[in-house]
Amino acid sequence: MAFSDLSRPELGLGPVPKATLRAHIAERLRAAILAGDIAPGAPLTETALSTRFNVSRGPLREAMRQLIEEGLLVTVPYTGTHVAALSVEDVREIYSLRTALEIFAFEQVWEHRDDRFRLELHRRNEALLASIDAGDDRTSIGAELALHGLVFEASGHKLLQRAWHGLRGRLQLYWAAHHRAHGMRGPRRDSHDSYIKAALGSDLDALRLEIADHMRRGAVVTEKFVSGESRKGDKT
Amino acid sequence: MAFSDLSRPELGLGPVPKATLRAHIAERLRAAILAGDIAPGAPLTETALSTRFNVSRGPLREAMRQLIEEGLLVTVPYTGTHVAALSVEDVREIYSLRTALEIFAFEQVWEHRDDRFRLELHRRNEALLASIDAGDDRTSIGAELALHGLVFEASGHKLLQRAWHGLRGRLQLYWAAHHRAHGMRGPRRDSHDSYIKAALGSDLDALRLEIADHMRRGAVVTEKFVSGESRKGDKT
DNA sequence: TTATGCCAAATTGTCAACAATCGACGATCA
DNA sequence: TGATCGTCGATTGTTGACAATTTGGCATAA
Repeated sequence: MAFSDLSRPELGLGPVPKATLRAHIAERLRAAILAGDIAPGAPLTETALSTRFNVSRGPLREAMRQLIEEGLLVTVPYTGTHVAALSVEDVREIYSLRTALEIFAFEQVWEHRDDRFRLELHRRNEALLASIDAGDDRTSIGAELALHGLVFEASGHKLLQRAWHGLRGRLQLYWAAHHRAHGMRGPRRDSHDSYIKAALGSDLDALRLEIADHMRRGAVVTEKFVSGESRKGDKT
Repeated sequence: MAFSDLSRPELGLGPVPKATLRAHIAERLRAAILAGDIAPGAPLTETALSTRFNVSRGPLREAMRQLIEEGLLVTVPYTGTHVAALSVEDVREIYSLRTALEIFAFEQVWEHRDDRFRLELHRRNEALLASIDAGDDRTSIGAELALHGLVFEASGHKLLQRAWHGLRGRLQLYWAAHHRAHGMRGPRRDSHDSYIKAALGSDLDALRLEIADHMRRGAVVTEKFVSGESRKGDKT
């Protein structure tokens, strides 16, 4: 009958995500932080936020826990919570680990790169170029993350995707702070040409070098300024 | 005066860890799961646990969230929570990502391997050998994790350590389940000889191969049995 | 017999009040 | 004047009660 293949994944008929309050709160709070509506270092009190969102402190706390886990917030027991401020060293770590993970992701995908993968890579690059041309920095940050995220999605490696998500939030936090402090990040239009070429090529070692180089170029701004010095002794 | 050097780190006079209830609960619950006192797939109800630990559901929930984050628990809203059951694919992912991370860790440490590092590596291997001779599987699991954990600690790379912790919990869960199902894991006494030799050698490429091989040997048991098939559609 | 609708028990989600802790300010005393 | 100690306001930690949701079984009707 017509429903014999209801389980086809491409129809998007998987489980509907349950919407709990904490999920919504986490989403909005994350967006607010990454948009820079709340500056790094700014204190976030549970009571203030709970009234602002018009929810009780319970779900709010759980949402904050999640953002803490993602590296966006820092809390010290009985004292307070504030938006994470990345140190220069933190940014270095983000980029170095990111290099390792992205190379690993390509190793996983390498033999399985099909037309769909190639097409999607080009598509996301087009989207990035369009957002750059439009001068919309916020969108172009998302577009660049989407571009680099493709290989992680394509890997089908759930743990790897998880690690990437953990990194992505921190990266976004850094880019957002950097953008606020220096205006346009100003990625050149051709910044990903060699990356894509290597990603679709046949020389895995060349891609390894290209990724390492790509990250190095991205991380140099590190030295100029980051969102602030991280405080010492912060811990969950 | 006598207290002039109170800040000497070797005295262990650093900040006392704040003890919040959720931290204690998380610790004990984690221990109970990894010890196998609660079998994979077994349901964990908040009310039951809260009475068992004699705390309210608030801190208990937060502790459970943390274990969910660590991959030890799985929950579906409004329905229930159970101990995670790893699939064969999950175990494969754990080992493959672990390989990549451990190699990356060694790359970070490589130029900074000093006598202290070498000594500690030998010390932890001795501890592993002792626990194997003693036939104490539980201790030897901890000893093996400690041995492999050294390079992550030595790297000084906080994000990397974080990723390792995320992996370690899942690995421990797998080992514990495997041990319960098959008795002794039975690592041979010499299982880490070549690993340590390569780790202290001068050929980084050789170490890369050795780690990949070491993980392959560790992951073969995967095919025989894991703690159970994971359910589909589980998500936080 | 099969499908449908409904009910009830169990479980998690949410809330508002209370307790514990921290950091800073100011009083107190040498 | 300087340091020390107590106090106070603010913030997070914890609790117990209540609400929302899900699941499975059962009655019912086609």
